[in-house]
Amino acid sequence: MGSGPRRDAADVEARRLILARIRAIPEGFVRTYGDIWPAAPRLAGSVLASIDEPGLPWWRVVRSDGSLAVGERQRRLLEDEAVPFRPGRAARVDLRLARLPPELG
DNA sequence: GCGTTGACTGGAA
DNA sequence: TTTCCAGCCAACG
Repeated sequence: MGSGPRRDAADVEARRLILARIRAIPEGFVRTYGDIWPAAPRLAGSVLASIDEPGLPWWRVVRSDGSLAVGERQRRLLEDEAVPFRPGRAARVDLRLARLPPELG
């Protein structure tokens, strides 16, 4: 069969799966873009940047180092859920405590 | 079909 | 520790 990644319907499915994984993040926890879509973390970001879906916990998705892609607005939402942050100048989530374990993904 | 852009990542300096 | 650079995949014009 055709070698290489299958596209078309598969891409639509991938986008749907990305949204499903983000919705599955429980309150008080986070996941990284790489955890959600390892093959193309930027795709996860691209989806979030374009999709305007009520009830989608986009703020629970952070970078691999715990830093926030959106900024102040995102930090506020995470703190409201009691997500632990590491001390320091830059606002970074403490992934040791808040990162969702792989087996739950 | 090609080049640019992006809510990324990991390793090097 | 922070900053910088190259690699990476997909979307867009």
